[in-house]
Amino acid sequence: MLKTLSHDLSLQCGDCPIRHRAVCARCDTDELQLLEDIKYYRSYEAGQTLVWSGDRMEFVGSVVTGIATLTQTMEDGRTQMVGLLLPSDFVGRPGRETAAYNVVATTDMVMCCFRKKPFETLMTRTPHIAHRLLEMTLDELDAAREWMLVLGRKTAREKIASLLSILGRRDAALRLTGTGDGASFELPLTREAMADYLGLTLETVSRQVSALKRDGVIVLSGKRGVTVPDFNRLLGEAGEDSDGRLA
Amino acid sequence: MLKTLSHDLSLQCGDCPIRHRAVCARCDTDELQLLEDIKYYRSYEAGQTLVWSGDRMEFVGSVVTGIATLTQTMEDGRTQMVGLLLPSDFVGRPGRETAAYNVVATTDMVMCCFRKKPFETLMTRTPHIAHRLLEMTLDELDAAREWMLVLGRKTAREKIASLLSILGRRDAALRLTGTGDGASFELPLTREAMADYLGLTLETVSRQVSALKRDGVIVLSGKRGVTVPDFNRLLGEAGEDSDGRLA
DNA sequence: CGATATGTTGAACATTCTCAAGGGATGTGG
DNA sequence: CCACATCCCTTGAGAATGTTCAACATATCG
Repeated sequence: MLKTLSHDLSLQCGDCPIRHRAVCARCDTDELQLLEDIKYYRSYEAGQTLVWSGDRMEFVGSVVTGIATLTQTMEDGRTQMVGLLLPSDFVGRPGRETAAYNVVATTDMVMCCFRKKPFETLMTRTPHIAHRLLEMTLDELDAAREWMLVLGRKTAREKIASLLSILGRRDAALRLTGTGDGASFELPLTREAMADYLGLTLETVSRQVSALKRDGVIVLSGKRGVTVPDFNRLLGEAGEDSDGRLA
Repeated sequence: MLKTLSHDLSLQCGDCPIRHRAVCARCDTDELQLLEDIKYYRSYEAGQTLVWSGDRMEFVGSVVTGIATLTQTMEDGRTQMVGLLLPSDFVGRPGRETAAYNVVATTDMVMCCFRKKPFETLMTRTPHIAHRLLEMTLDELDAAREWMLVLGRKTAREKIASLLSILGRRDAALRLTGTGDGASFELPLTREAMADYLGLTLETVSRQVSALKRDGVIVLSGKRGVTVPDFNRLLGEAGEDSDGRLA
């Protein structure tokens, strides 16, 4: 695995695909050099668990490529996804010893890692990093709270539509194609992962996806390909206003 | 209203009840003086809306006394509480113009406010404030994610028990009485507010509270007084381990 | 005292879950 | 190359949990 990524292992920060969005986004050249000195890349295969809840975390870092999930689990096996980690998202919490969630790779991944201690000391000296991390954390908090509305108050159909709009929007943002009208993307999640995200069973997810397809809100190509002919219609189904604000 | 609080209006930071927990917790004497210079107190009555979602926020600040809620609302009136603001909690987001949620006082409140601009510039110069704010935001993110598990995967009875344990624990922390075994506190929320927090209807909340009372998990004194004879039993009902960790 | 806000309880109903069966894909070993 | 296992997904039928609608209780406040 590591061998196939040797070109990534020598990646310069200046060429990094997440340079302008990750925790290093606001760093100037000097600061970037300090990070460059202590960073190292690490790769994971789809399905691999990066961190177990309760484990000691010896590093923090950014997702460079791939997708991971944050999940919480109850004794009897009920699990709830509490976050989706995409390229540029930050993993780990400075100032805390142990992980609070399971972190699992959904696809093959590459992470840009920093040992926790050096990163923490570096953070106290480079306010740009701390500032960017605060900004990112506030964004995550907003996302978590938006998701609380989905979990607490939306119907199964609205939940599915909400998830699809998020994935669609993110995909559009990533390829910088304005959501002209339609959208088309790959579902990076299994029905079970979707269910864990939405607080549903996988059967209900399957049924509601089928229903949205039957009603023409989405078109499926293969098992994972999703096309949204009319994005505003999807937003409507999600219980959101066409302009993307809460409905 | 303001008149009855005149003694608070001249409160010195050194004597502030939230001095060691709020955003100013890590400030030294000099830094505290800078905050002291730009702070002002403001009070609200129970039921009053501090901020409407979408409105311009001209200040940020800390809850000194009282309780407020953060809520999101959908077009058709469905609402979800996404946060409970207690003394020392921070309101507002530096670097953002408009509020993302409704903030409503549940009880009479006193806030320690800072106009946003001066606070933001002060923050760039005093890393202790930024650092503490990051820490608090990370804690809130953890709390939000813990709540996602409650909303997504717990039964109505477990939800009620979860809310009661949180309120009980917080009450214990506030009065520094270790949760020896039992606990007794006032419910600061109506049935409807509890329902909005838990993603339930108020009828279901009422029924499940009655059921917990019938089963001896809690004892009610009046409408709002709650006594928990065996806190571990309550945690069990919440689907959590006796030691407070996820079950 | 009536008006309003808050809380309780009941009965019918709806949505989602549970349990169960079966249908492609894909991959592996014979 | 085929048989078989595994993984993921779909669909159905019945059960369960929570909601809705409605009536009524209790408390506060003018």
